[in-house]
Amino acid sequence: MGNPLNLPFDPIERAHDNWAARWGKSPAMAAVTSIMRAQQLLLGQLDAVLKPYELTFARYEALVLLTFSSTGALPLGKIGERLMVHPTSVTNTIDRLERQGFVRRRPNPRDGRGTLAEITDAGREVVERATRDLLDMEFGLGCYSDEELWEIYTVFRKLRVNYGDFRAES
Amino acid sequence: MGNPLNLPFDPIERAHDNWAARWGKSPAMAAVTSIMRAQQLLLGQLDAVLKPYELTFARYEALVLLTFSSTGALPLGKIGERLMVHPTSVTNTIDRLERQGFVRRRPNPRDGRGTLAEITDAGREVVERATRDLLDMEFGLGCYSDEELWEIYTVFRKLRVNYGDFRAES
DNA sequence: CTGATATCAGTAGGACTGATATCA
DNA sequence: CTGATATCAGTCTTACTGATATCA
Repeated sequence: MGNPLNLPFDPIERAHDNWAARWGKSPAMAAVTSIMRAQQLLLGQLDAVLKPYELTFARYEALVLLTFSSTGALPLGKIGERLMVHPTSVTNTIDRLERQGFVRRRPNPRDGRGTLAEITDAGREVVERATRDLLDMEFGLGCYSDEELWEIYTVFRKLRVNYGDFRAES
Repeated sequence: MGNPLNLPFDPIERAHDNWAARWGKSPAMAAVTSIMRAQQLLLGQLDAVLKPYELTFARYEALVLLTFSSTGALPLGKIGERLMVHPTSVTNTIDRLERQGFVRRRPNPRDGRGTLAEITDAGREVVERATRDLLDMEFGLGCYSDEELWEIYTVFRKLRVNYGDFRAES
């Protein structure tokens, strides 16, 4: 459902009105539904922009992460940790990127059990082009000011701490 | 990845620092990544709570919508519109709910082409129980005040208007 | 031995495309 | 005829469980 619905009313507001009549007001219900829908809209938009490069947002994120490494290579486990994805999903993502020629696997010289994913020149090139496109469309968030965007980040930082993603000290 | 990562740093903040050094600051990048992660955490939590009832959040939403109808029945098309999901996904969702005995299909008396999904007594019962559980865990958003929750709703309402979900007049 | 690393097989859910029968 | 309603077949992506080979 990436296409505009163009309803004459806000479906989430309507749902919450019905909800309130039955179980009482629940800002949490309204908020969680909004978050789900926002994510769906954004992911659809991002994937559409990345489609010409045969990338999904998940695969794009993995490539970007590799460009951040000084050697252009990282152990798969570290990739999963940083991107917060399941180990088997990392294997899957890297499989796909490798078939596309954007990444290649190397044994980890510092750990016989491990595997490194190393970005290729083709991978670096596609990241640069895709990134320009994403910046051009402001990651689908063009309707917000910088202040609003930082607010969104800050609000969800709290949630992520609460769910144990990381230990907040700073 | 529903398990706590417990990293000693915020992976999204770290990603943005690296990003900034390369392409410049991008609050949009930080915000969009946060939204994706928040959605993932929340959906994981909601689905976990609903699992004992053999419901997913998507199926739960469909059931709730049906309870809002005075007759307990709605055309599949209308369900898709209200829940903002693709027609084939509605068919799939209702298939599943029907197999579980929470819904039954009836021909639409007012439109020979159409089908109504009607909630059963078992469906109404499971909604009541699941809803109590969801309210108990505040939809996974217990770390926020009511004011913060309305803010989240309001912020994303703007996005949804921008993406054409509905026409904002009020 | 244990614990960590990565892979593999298989399952499940959801989003989508394209085609089709039915009927307004 | 056209346009809408729902279904069906099939693809794609991701998330996950459980098992396994390898090695620190």
